[in-house]
Parts: sequence; structure tokens; C-alpha cells
Amino acid sequence: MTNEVKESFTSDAPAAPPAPAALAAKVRTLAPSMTRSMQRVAEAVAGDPAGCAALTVTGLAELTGTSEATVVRTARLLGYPGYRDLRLALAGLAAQQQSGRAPAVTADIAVDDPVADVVAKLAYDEQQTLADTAAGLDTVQLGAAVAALATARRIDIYGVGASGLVAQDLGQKLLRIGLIAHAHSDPHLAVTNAVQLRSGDVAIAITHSGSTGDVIEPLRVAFDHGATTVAITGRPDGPVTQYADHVLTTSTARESELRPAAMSSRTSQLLVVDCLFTCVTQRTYETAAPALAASYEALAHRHSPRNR
Amino acid sequence: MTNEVKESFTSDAPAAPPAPAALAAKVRTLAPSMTRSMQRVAEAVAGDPAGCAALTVTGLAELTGTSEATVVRTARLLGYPGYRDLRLALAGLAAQQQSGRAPAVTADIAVDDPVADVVAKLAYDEQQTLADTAAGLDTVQLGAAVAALATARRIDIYGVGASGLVAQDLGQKLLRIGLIAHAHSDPHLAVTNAVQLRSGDVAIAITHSGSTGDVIEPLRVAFDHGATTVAITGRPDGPVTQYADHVLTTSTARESELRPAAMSSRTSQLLVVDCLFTCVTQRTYETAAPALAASYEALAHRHSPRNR
DNA sequence: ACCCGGCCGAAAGTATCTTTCAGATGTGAC
DNA sequence: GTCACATCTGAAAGATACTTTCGGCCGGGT
Repeated sequence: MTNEVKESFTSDAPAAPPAPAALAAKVRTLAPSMTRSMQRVAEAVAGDPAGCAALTVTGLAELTGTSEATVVRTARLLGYPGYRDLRLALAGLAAQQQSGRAPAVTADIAVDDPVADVVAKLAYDEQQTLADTAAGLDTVQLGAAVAALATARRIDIYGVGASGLVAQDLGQKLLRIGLIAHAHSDPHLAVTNAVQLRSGDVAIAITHSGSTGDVIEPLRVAFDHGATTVAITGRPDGPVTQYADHVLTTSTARESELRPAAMSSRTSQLLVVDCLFTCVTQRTYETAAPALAASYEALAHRHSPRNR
Repeated sequence: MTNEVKESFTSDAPAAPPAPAALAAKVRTLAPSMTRSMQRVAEAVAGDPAGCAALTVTGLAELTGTSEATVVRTARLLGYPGYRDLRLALAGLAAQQQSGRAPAVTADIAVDDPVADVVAKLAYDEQQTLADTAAGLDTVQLGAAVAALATARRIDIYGVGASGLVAQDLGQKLLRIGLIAHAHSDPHLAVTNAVQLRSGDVAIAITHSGSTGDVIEPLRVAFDHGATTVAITGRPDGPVTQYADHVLTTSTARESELRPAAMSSRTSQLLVVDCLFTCVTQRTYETAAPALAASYEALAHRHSPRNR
């Protein structure tokens, strides 16, 4: 993979439309792939949109102790053609949150927080994660993935660790609407099965880090065999996207010791998975509806009679 | 010879601050004092803020059939230092009136909803579920369950179907902080293991319906053997609570054909599970923190090197 | 008809943004 | 430890967008 160009973000930005309000989320998502100075710029921008909107490139560069070039680079990474456009978006964001509501600041969870606080903070954080995910989800990519799934001959889903459970969840759901789906947690079996895939089949890899080898490998094999591949990841710039026809980005919330990344990434992944499932159900409604009804019926008998 | 300068609106603009949102009104007010071409510009600006915000001076001049100078003059008259600032205000205005439109997110998901609507509705519904769950969670019961878990010799978790994945999630998490936890999805094995439990051990049953026999049975056995039992259920009046020392209630959101109960119950259950985990981590911080750190360390090597 | 005063746009001038390029910095290999 | 390599970073050149100047043009008044 040898690419000549040194700095041409313009084309390889993953079809990112100028985000309207999901900027804070985008900053968090992309922060890990940023360099130190770019992070400083991104932080300033996310922290004080109104203030930054009033600054010129030079001003923002000085404020963050970096150079104009870095500011422009950051703007590019966030999906804008240049700083000018970022600035416009910033002004919009500022106006929005000015007229909107109070941000309802939230602190990290501390070791000595009472139980009630923990509940409130966790709930708030997960709500935030959901909002960020929804705002950052590329509906075009989602639509394309749905279209592939709806007509797939066979669907394989890869995920290990915490993402493994999400993979299982998606697998269970798709099975319920009559699709042939299988979630693999065993990397060896995943690869073994991936070689069976061909054009018309779909492979889905779920990995927060975007660089989980155990998940990338089967996706690569599926990709090489002509299957349509989908990646659900928090790192749209990670290795996994190399072999993905469609990339669905999950959000990355700030984490702390008492709130590991796995927690919010799971929430985010599940929302994406639910979206996939729901949209596929829409598109295959004729067959999906009776299948769903049948699975309800089947479960009803597993409950105790005295259900009140 | 009174005044040399011909065009210096900068100072004689009537102390007008950069108008925030009252732009349309300002245009109307000032229209009479405008020249013909300036009116054309003002009209365009007031009519389509979003569109104009995307244009450069030259663009707007062409659109209105005037010149750059006129555009700048208009901007000055409206109270801005120059076109640049008018443009920023325009972007803000556009964002504001964009967000003003309610997405009508309250409705059920329809078969013909576009993808973007599905995403918005699902996210909103799950946020609602989280809020409901947090509000309805009994912190006393939660605290009691946490206390039992923190000192447990051994922890068994029961869940089948969708709740099975939640059980797995909790099991994985507790293992990570050094507790001896096992999630059972196989009802037979669950019962077989339940007979091993005794006082000082904890058994947790997760069932949305509260009447899943496959989960109630092992909980009953654990209860009879003297273990501390916890039920995570959406039906605090269901059979499962009969054998539960502590009951944690999950919320039940309205469901529809395209949004099965399993979806929101899972969200709700996961929040409860996260609360349990986080609080237990707090209480066992001395041992949990190093264990968590170790598990991170172990995982780091499973990622591709080129992670940036 | 002629003059006068203000409106208007072309083009020059300036600020801002973008790109390039070479030095600085860190990273992995040996 | 030190070398080679890749990457990041900012100074400055280059391009673009914005602002100002200035003279022409089109009315109205005499």
C-alpha cells in the first residue's frame, strides 16, 4: 500500500459530510487518530466553539500554540474542506447551543460517589453516547449495508471480547427475521467459515479499536472471496476499514478508570446493530414480519403459566 | 471642506452589535434606507441564510446580479464589520432554524421511514429507556446487591436468549476485576452448578419477563442452598422475585412490531449491569484497579502494531 | 440641455486561508 | 547505544476571498 501523496486529505476523507452539530462527538471519535498538536486544536474547538468561530486561522494557531498549517489539517480531518468551512460550522454550533439548552455538565465517576450518583452519571453518559452515535452515523453507508444484508445469501459476523456479545446479538436478531446469519467468536472458526463466502454474501466485523487482528483476518478473507464486507468500528481510520466496503462508525466517549471504553463502545455498537436490524426488517417486511411473529409465539411457551 | 472620507460606515453605524438572530427583522427595518441593489442583496440574505452562508462575496454578488462592493456595503449597513462576519452570523442563523424544526421523533417507527428517521427514533427511544431505568432503579436494593457481590466467594449469573448476552456481559466484567463469576446460558448446567452454591455466594437471574422458567429454576436452587440471590427483571411482581433477596427493576418501554421488547429491555438491563459493575469496582477498588489494569495490558498485544 | 449628487461596479489592495517543503521529533531495528 | 526511517510540525510562499478605491453612470434640478 504505497501512496504517493503526502498530504491530500481532500479525497480520502471517508465521504464525511460537513457535520452540523455532531462536532463534539466527531472530535472524540477522531481524537485518537490525531497528532498531539492537532488534538490541542480539536480540544480548543470542541471546548469553545463560539470563541473559536471568532478567530482567524492565525488567531486559533496562536491560541493553541501551533501553526496555521496544523489548524487547517485539523479542519480537514474533521471533514471540512478547510478552516473557513470549519469556522462556519463552529458559528452554527455556537448559535445552536446558545439558543438551545444548558449542556448539563457531568463529572467523572469518583471512587467515593454514592450509588445514586453512579446510576445518574452512567445513565447520562450512555445517553450521551447514543446521541453522539446517532449524530455521527453515516446514513448512506448504513443504507448500503442494509441493502446488502437484505438480499444476502448468507451473513457472517465477527467479534471478540465485548464486541463478541454485540455480534451475537446481531446474529440472534437476524436469525429471527429469517436470515441466515452466524456470529463467530472463535477466530479460527471464523476464518474457516469466511473462505466459504462469495459474492452476494455479507461479512460484518465489529471491533471498537479497529485493529483487532482476530476480527480483521476473517473480514479480509471474506473480502478477498468477493463477499460484501461491513465494519462497525470506533476507528474509521483503523486497519479494519481496509477490507470493508461499508464502514459504520461508533462513537468514542471519554473514558476513565471507573468507566472503561468497553462500556460506551458497547452501547454505541448496539445502537448501530439495532439500526441495521430495524432497517433490514423494513426492507424485508413481507418475510420478516411473519418470522418475527413466529419467534414470539415460540417463546411464549417458555414462560411460567402464572405470569399474571 | 468638511469630511474627506467618502465611505466609512464603520464608525457611523448606529452602535449596532452583530445581530444574533433578529436578522430578518433588521433587514425589514433597514430596507427603506437601502439602495436598490443593496435591497436585492438583503433580500437574498434574509430569504435563504443557509444558502448565502455557503457563498463567497463574489458568489453572492453574482447571485444577486450586483458587485462585491455592494455586498460588503450591505453587510456594513446590517451592522457587521464586513461580509466575513455577516457570513458567520448567517451560518449561525441557519443552524438555529434548522435545529428548531422538531424531528417528530415521538412516533413509532414505520415500515416506510427513511434510514435517518429510524436512527433518530431508535436513539431517542433508547435514551428514554435509560432515563426511565435510572429513575426507577432502587438504590437501596442496588447497594445491597453490590455489597453481596463485593464479598462473594463465587458468583453465578443466569440468563437465556437476549438476556443471556447481558449475563455474559456482566460475567466478563466481574471476571476482569478479579471476582469469580460465571454466566450460564444452558439451563441444565445452570441448575447443576447452582447446587454448589452456599451462603456467601451470589446468584443473579436476568429475565425481562420475570417468568422465564429456565432462569427461575437455577435461582430457586441457589436460594434454597443459602446463596444471596438477585433478580434483574422488568416485572418486579413476577415469579422470579419469589426467590430473590434483592430485586433490581428494569424499565419496560412501549414496543412495536419494528421495535421488539427485547431491544429496550436489553438496553435497560445493561445499564443495571453497568451500575452493578461500577459500584462493585468502587467497593473493591484496591484489588479491582490492578486487575483492570492487567486486563488492559493483556489486550494491548492483541491489536495490530500499526495502530498509530 | 447642462450640471450636480449620489449609486454602482471594476480593479487594485489587503487580509485570510492553503500548500509546500525542509527541519524537528520520535520510534523501531540492529 | 546509535542509526535509519517515518512522521509530525511550522515558516514561508502561493492562492483565494474580502475590502477599498476610484471613476463612470444615472437620476434629478435649474
